[in-house]
Amino acid sequence: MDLDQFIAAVEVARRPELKGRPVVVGGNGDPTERAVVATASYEAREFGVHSGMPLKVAVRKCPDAVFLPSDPPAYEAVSERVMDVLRELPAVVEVIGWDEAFLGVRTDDPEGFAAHTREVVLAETGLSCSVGIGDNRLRAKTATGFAKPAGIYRLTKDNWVEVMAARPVTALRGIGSRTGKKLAELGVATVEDLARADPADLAARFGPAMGPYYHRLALGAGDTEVSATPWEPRSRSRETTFQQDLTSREEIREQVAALARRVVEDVREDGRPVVRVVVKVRFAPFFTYTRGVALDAATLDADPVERAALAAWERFTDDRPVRLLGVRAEFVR
DNA sequence: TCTGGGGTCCTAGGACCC
DNA sequence: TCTGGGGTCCTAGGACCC
Repeated sequence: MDLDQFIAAVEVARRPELKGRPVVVGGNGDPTERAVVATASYEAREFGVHSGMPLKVAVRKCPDAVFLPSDPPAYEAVSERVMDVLRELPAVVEVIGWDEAFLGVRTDDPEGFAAHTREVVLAETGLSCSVGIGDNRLRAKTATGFAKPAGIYRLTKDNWVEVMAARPVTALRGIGSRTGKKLAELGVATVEDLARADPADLAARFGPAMGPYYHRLALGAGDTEVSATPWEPRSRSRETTFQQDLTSREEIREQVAALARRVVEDVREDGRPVVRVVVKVRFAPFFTYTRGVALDAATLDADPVERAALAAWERFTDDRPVRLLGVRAEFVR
């Protein structure tokens, strides 16, 4: 199950006068700022606006769009309601993100179950969703893309080749533009090309795990297990892109310390002790590096985490202007 | 054209040990 | 004076996803 234009839909639901208009959500809602599109409504997508696009570009493509600030707590709350509705269904529900969940179901009528799912989500939350049906997770996930918007699509071993063979490798979840380019250098452009490639050749180019994994993706193979067990986070992080690059070493230090304290607040809610702290720095114009420090002992205290973050920051000797700072706390494995 | 924030997992190289 | 082989752990970077 994948909610249609989720973030834009939440915003339109609480401001019905925006229905039918191009809506772009991202950053503080100010398209002159450094920020990107979180979600564009279908009306805005008509103008070529899409997720991840800088707001400055989006406003050029669609000057008449309504630009709204991102409001994560609101989306979190609506998402929780949707997931609660799904949990009422006779299915194992595995939440993947705000707007996505796997439903593990055994049924002779998957389309009927999918249609029922769409109806109850709409009735209980007012939100439209799409449902992909598959005989494994990869195929179900891929199918949601063909189901959108507001539809249902079935993708199994019976039609995988017919539907996917001629598509570019980047149609596979897990193969992005970088890997797509590298595969193209090997003469592999389509899903069919990848399915015919030698896994050993792929392993030589992409490593012992990723190479064979890409080959299995092309075959449509994948896990079938769906688990309702809550996810155990491996890390918690906070990061900030500054509207103006920071140049004062003292100011940067203060910001690193502040981020570290925010991370500790989050971590204390989880109750998972921290064993390592990583500082991320993006220097102007756009070079990103990380430095990490292992803690002597696992802790939930703010002081050692802050000290570790500052120690990690001190290992950067570069004095280029800083565009972004981030602090990540890692938990026991 | 200008590139957010919050995550996960894999890879390669170096350190270290036997 | 010229330095093997195998294994594990740690770190930083890369790629990807929502």
